[in-house]
Amino acid sequence: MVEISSDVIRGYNDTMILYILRKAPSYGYEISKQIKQLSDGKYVIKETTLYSAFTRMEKNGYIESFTAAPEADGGGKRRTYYRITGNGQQYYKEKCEEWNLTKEVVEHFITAEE
Amino acid sequence: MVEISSDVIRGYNDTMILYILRKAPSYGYEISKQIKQLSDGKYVIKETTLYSAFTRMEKNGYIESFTAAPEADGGGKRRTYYRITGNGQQYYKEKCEEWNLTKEVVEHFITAEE
DNA sequence: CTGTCGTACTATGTCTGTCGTAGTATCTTT
DNA sequence: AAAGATACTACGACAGACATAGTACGACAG
Repeated sequence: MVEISSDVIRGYNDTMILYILRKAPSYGYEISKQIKQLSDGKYVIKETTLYSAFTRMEKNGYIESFTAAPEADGGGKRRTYYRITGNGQQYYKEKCEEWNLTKEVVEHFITAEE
Repeated sequence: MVEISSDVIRGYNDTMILYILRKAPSYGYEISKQIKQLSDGKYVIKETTLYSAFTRMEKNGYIESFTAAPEADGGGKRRTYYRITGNGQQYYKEKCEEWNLTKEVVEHFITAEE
C-alpha cells in the first residue's frame, strides 16, 4: 500500500494547518481531526509534528495563540487556540504558488502507471 | 519570485535521478543538466545533493556504478556512470504512486489564486 | 606555456522538519 | 473507580539538503 512519506509532505504540514486556520481559529486536536477528514483519511499528522509546527509558526509570526474555554460559557478545561496572522496569510499564499510550481516540475519526472 | 524549497522537493530528487537513469546510464554532471532542462530551467539540483543521492541509492541497491571513458575510444578522463537496477525500477514506480497520492492530498489544502 | 573556464568529483559539518518515546493531566463515559 | 478520549510538553534521534572548501583533469586562448 502506498503511503505518504514524511520527506514528501515535509514543508506542507504548515500549509495544511494554515489552510484550516484561515477559516477560523482552532486548536491542536481539532486541527488534526480536520486534516484527517479533509484528506479523506489518507493523511494523519503526528502529534509532535503538529505541536512543533505551532511553536515554529508562532515564532515566525504566522500564527498567534490565545487560551479560551471550549464553550463560551467558560466551562471545561482551557485550551490553546491559534489564529492566523497577516504574515501567515501571505505565507500561505506563497506556499500555494510554490506548490503549483513544484507540482509542474515534479510531474515532468513522473511516469503514468501502465 | 516563487522558488522551490528544499523541504518540498526533498524525497523527489531521487525520483528525478531515477527517471533519467531509466532511459540510459549516465553520470553526475550530465544528469544535473538534464534535470535543469527537463524542468525548463525551474529546478537546478545542488551538486552535493546529487552526489550524496548517488551514494545513498547505491547503498540501497537502486543504482549501480561503473567507470568508463567519455567516448567508446577510451580517450579522455574516466567518469563514474550509474545505471538503474531492478530494485531501482521498482522504487521509482512506488515513488510515482506515492506522488499521485500526495498530490491528491495536498491539493485539498491549496487555494487557487484569486 | 600559463591561466582560466568547464568538467567531475570528494570531504566535512550544519541545519531543520519529522518522528519515536514518554510522561502529565483533565474530562467524559461506563 | 476505571477506561478512553482529549490536550498537551519534553527530549532526543534521524535523514536529506546544503554551504563551504578543496582536488584534479582537459580544452582553449593569449
